[in-house]
Order: sequence, then C-alpha cells, then structure tokens
Amino acid sequence: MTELTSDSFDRPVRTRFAPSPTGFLHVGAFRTALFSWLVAKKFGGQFILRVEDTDQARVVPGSLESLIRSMQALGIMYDEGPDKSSVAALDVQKYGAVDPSILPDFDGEYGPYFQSQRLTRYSEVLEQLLEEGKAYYAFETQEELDAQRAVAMARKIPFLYNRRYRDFSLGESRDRIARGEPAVIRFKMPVSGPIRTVDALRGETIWDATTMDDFIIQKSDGFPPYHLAAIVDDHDMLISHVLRGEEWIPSFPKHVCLVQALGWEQPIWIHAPSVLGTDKKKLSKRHGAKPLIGPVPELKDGELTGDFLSGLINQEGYLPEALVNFLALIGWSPGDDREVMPLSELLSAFSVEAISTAPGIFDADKLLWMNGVYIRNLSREDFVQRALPFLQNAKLLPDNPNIEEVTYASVALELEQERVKRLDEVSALTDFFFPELPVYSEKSVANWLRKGGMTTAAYLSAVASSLSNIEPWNETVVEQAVRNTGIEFNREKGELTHPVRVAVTGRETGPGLFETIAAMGKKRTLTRLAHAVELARG
RNA sequence: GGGCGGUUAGUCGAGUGGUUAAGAUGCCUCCCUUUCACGGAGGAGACCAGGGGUUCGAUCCCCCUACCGCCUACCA
Repeated sequence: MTELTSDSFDRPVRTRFAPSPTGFLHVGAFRTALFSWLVAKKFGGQFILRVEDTDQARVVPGSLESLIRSMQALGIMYDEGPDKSSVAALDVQKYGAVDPSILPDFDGEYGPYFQSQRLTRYSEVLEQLLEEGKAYYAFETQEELDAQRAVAMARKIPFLYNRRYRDFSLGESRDRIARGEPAVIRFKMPVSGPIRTVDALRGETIWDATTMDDFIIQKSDGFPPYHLAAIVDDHDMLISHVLRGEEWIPSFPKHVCLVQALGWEQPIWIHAPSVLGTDKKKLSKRHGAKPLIGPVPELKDGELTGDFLSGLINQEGYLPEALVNFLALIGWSPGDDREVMPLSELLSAFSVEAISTAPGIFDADKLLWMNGVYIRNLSREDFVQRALPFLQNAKLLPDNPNIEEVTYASVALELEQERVKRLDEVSALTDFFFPELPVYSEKSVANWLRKGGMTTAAYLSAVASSLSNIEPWNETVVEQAVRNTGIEFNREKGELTHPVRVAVTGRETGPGLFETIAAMGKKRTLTRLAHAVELARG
C-alpha cells in the first residue's frame, strides 16, 4: 500500500479539481473537489482549479462563472487557477461573461489553468512521444471507426481498435498529413502482459493489456482529449495527489502507462467513491443533481432550455457550511461518531485513508436535518441577515426596504429561527406578519373561531379591549392581559390561547403567542382581533 | 458482451477472528410546551448480500455466485 502521509512523500502536496465547463457545479462533483481541497489543506499544500475545456463543442456559456461562484460561496476556493487575465482571453460568446470581481488578480506559477490555453505544451509532449516511437498517427475517419465498432457490437465481441497504423513510418505519416489528410495521434499501449496500477485506497490492480487498445491522444481538431491533457497538466502543475471520481478507474491503466512512457513519477492516485441519487444511480448534471448556485438554464440534448434549475444555496436556502459538512460525510467519516463538524474540524479530522471505497447516497432528509442544526446555531443577527433576501424574493419585503420594515421583518424572522430548516421556508413561516390581515385557514377558523360561536366572539372582544389599554406593549404585559381575560372566561391552556392565536395569525401553529402579539404591535393585533370577532359571529 | 469497482438497518455509517454489531438520520411513543418546532427520555428497525471454505470460533481471511454501479467515444 502506498504511503499516504506527506512525510513519506518527497514532493509538496498539491491537489486539483479539474471540471469541464459544461454545466453547473453540483453536489457530486463538489464532494470530490472538497476531498481534494481537504487533502491539500491538511498538509499545508495548494489546491488548484484547472478548467478542462479540451472539448470546445461542449463548453456551456455561464458554466465557468457558476463554477467559481459556487466554490466561493462554499468557502472552497483555489490557490491557483483562473484569474482576471486568463478569463479575459476567453471567447465571451462561448464561455459567457464572467464578473471579474470574483476572480483573483494572479493565477499562479504553473498556468495557464485553461487547457485550451496550453495547446503548445501538449504539442511538445505529443511530438516527443511520436519521435520516441511511443505514439503514432492514425488515419481512420470517425465513420470508419463507427462502422468497425458496429460490426463488433453486432457480433457481440468487444471492440478494440485494430492498430492498423501502429507501425507506419513517421515520415510517411507526416507526408500524408502535409498533403492535408486528417489524422489523430494514438498512444501505443502494451500489446500484451499485465499492467499494474496502484490506488491509495483500493490497492493494486492487475489489468490485462490485451483488453486495451491504443487510445487517441490528439483529436483531428488538434486538441488533446482528457487522457493526455490531464496527465501532462498534472505533471506540469506538480500535482502530488490525483484525487478524482471512481468513474476514472477503467481508464486508470491508460494514465499510468502514459506517465510511464513520459518518464515521469506517478502521482498518488486516489479514486473517491461516487455520490449516488436516491435511485442509486450516480448523480450528475444530467441525472438528479441540482446546482449549488442557481438559477441555471438546463441543458437538454445539447440545447439550453428555459427550465431553470434552482440553486441549493441561494434559492432553496441550504447553508454553505451545512452543505460542506454534509457532503464531506458522503464517502468519508472521522472514524468516531462525530457528524456536525464545521470546516475547521473537518480539516483536522480528515485523512485520506478514511475515505471509503463504497458509493454513498445523497440523503436529502439528512441534509435537511443538518441544515436545521446549522441554522439554529447561527446568531440571530447572522440568521436575519441571511434570511432577509428570501423574504424579498417572496415579495414580503420590498427590494429597498426602510429601517422600520427591516426591523419588523427581523423580529418576525427571529421568532421563527428555530423552526427553519431551509432559508426558503421563512416566507411561508412569517407571511402572516406582514399584511393587515393574515390569510385565515379554513380549518383553523372552523376549529377555534366558528366552533365557539358567540362565546368565542365575546372572549376575543374582551381580549381586544384588555389589550387596547395596556402599557407598555411587550410580551410580559400582553401575556398578563390575555391570561387575565382567559381566567375571567374560565379558559385555560389551549382554550385560552388557540382562539387568540387563530384570530391574530390565521393559523394554529407558530412561535409563542405572546411574543408574536408583542412583535406585531397593537394596531395590527387589534385590527385582526376585530376581524376575528366577525368571523366567530359567522 | 467485456473490463473494473462496490455490498454492515430505508439512508449515512463505526467496528472487531470471540461485542448485547456504535452513533446519526428517518419512523413510532412519552415528557416539556398555548400550538408547531427545538430539547429530553424511550422504542421498532441488521440472519453484517447469498453459498462454500480456512478456523475451536467468522460480519471481519480466501473462493464462487448474485445484485448494484461505472467504463467500454476523435466526452470529461
């Protein structure tokens, strides 16, 4: 088993997250990025963001900005990666505009960090491989390959490229290219024998070379595919630990052979387990995963559609810190029974060895619980600060509220804090505070207003008149007044409070009755009481 | 079809050649409370995927099978 501590590894620890800008950042990809970040920070190393945009056709406008904003929101930022100038050099049409204020001024020493800007470096490597006879030009067209594949499929035998051009002379190939013939470059994999790979978590795997073919390392458009670009960049960027998703395991031997052919030292390879949806299928942009930051236009059959997906953080109201905590626990655990752990604690508890090899399911119920825990742990001020925008989204608060409006909303918010599990719930929880009259739920009116009829009407009138005289208007005095009236009417417990609650809030559940009344103020309370008296009379 | 990876309650997961197999979430009950939520106390829920070995003894070690997943592109 490869040693995993930084002491046993003579290079500084550097890890990377290397997404392709083909959509929004979702929880599955982010979980793996988080693991990478944790490894780097655990050993005082650097975390790099590298954009894998070698497939130019799949670049989606806006995905780059969404990616960076999400990482920023989650507090998992890169030490090296896209900066103002490298982003400015991008085709705005293709990548979408990126607000420069979210970008760092400098990218780092090993850039550029966009693969599309590293083409000359790939050519160098390709040239070397060609010269050393470790790679070769191949002239099949896409159509020819497709046809061959179809034949193999029909005969139910595995398709392997026939290596037709493996031993062609380089000179002859170059002539054909000079004549304008399109070609790709393929890497010479061993034709037979065992290929050994070592993963830090899963140990050694022996692969049979006869089941592998000579894969493409330069496409006919001149771009390298992932297999080549990632290997070159990981080397050039001095990546010490390549931590990626387990979907890369099948191509692991290709990467190991490439590194070997180039005479480079293997990084420590770590394949983290997938994050699955409730249906046990891997979460992906196309399957069940939601964006961290939204809204994001959905990509359907390669086309952007108007079905905007909502963001977990800014629209559904999950706290970034709760998300980070929760996600860290999918595929990793501290080894004891701790679960609610802020980032700093996650960092000190983290270890590569404790990463699991088994995929984990994204359990939305448990996330909801944990989000509630984090919301309750927020200071009142912090909670209000974060919740206010959700009230504005719901139009309960104007876009430019005055001081009084903010103060009133803040008090309402504070009363609901311990009940909130997602920030977007605050509107439904506090909406009755705002209009002159709340929406009276039919059920509540029937149960607590109409049922008592004239008796209830009399009781509520008495409550109203008693409240109209009190001074000062605060929770204690309000409670005293209501309770005294209740006693006069021989009411206690629910009989005493429920009709009043329904009268002033329109519903049966909510924060403490007296603090609610105190918060709403005298005018609003009396207006509602008067209305409820009418409702009770039928 | 082939290759690879995975398998401890619904879910997340700890764990060890001998344990009553942690804990959390979700569910249920009770307590607290004016209600809801929070909090507190309990409860149900796992033949440790199945079958063979090895062993005095296997959830743990080995083999086989099943199931699930991933890859099988001039995508990443």
